[in-house]
Amino acid sequence: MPVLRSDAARSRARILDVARRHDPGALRFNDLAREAGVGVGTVYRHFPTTHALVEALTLDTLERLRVLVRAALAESDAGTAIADLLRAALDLQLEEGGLQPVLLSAEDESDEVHEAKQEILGGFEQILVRARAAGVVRPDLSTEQVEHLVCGMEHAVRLGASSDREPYLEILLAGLRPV
Amino acid sequence: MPVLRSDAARSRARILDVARRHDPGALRFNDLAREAGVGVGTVYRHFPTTHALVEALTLDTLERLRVLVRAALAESDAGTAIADLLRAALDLQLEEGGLQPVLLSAEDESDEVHEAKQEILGGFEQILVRARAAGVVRPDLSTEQVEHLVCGMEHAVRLGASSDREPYLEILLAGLRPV
DNA sequence: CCCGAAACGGATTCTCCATCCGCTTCTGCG
DNA sequence: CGCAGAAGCGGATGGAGAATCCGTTTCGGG
Repeated sequence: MPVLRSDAARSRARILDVARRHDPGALRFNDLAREAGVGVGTVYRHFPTTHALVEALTLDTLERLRVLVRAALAESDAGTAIADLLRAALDLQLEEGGLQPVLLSAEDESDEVHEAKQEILGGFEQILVRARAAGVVRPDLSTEQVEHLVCGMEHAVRLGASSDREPYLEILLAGLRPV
Repeated sequence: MPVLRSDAARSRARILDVARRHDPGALRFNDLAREAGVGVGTVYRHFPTTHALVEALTLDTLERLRVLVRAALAESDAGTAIADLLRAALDLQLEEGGLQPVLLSAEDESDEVHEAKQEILGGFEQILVRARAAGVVRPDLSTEQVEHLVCGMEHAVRLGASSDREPYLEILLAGLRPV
């Protein structure tokens, strides 16, 4: 990443700025270009694919999640750690619609995103290991399955008019406990 | 519905037949037309919108679900009834990708679909009432919330490589139980 | 100030969606 | 049977959006 030329940095910032005001699931490069006052070519140069743009938009949120994972790792009670983390992950996904695709996608286009995801997923695995050991999460569930469950819960919350995630989170946590 | 002319019935059947071999989430009318050996106009005449086509494709599955709801209503144990029904609903959704959109959509384009949905949703509500009364489902959850949870579970199962829905179903049922 | 590299922009091409209307096929009736 | 007109057909067509390509402009180090 050889430092951006000043005009390039300006364009990039404008595009991201405009993109943030759009539904992350329906980004139209031509519209973004017009609204940002740049050519379409410029948008495509900065973000070769929609996914690259979504990653860039999501990076902040991803960093926030990374911090929350560190906090959870520092928490001594395994039950509290996992409950807090799942709540945070769900909230962030609800707040930033682009987060779920980024977390689920196997191919990361940006190194920063890749690195953040590595730490997040690794940390999550750790916390889950502790939670299993402490008997607050069923030992027969894989890390992936729990990740998928969080995504499923996001989906469920989004289907409702009110987006009160608390009942859904309770159900998830109760369901995860060993029988 | 004033009975179809013979050529119209043939076209309709061909289109549905071809559509069934496609991903319900990515139906391209031009492709269907070519593969079915009819003009695009014909496809649009029979199914003015993608949703209308999905409804038609889904009707069989919807009827199956209706039958399963009746069976659940006849079951005397409320816990068994709801567990069986949720399992069935999840399985049908996984099997027929178009089912979730049809169940969730508020506007039904076909009367048959509307009627089936009425019975299904009404019956489900009944079963849920009994389940709450029997103490197998938390009383603070609305019918809609439970519906959304099933959809969320479908989403979660689909994210995984293996589509073994059993663990997800167990988690859902455990989570639904009162604390 | 100059020059090569970097970035820009938008015309253009390609693909896919959806409509419209002249032509064909069906069917019921005389 | 054969005809009339209703019903259905089909694909050319116009429109919208995606993505590319290349001549022009801008930047910044020497």
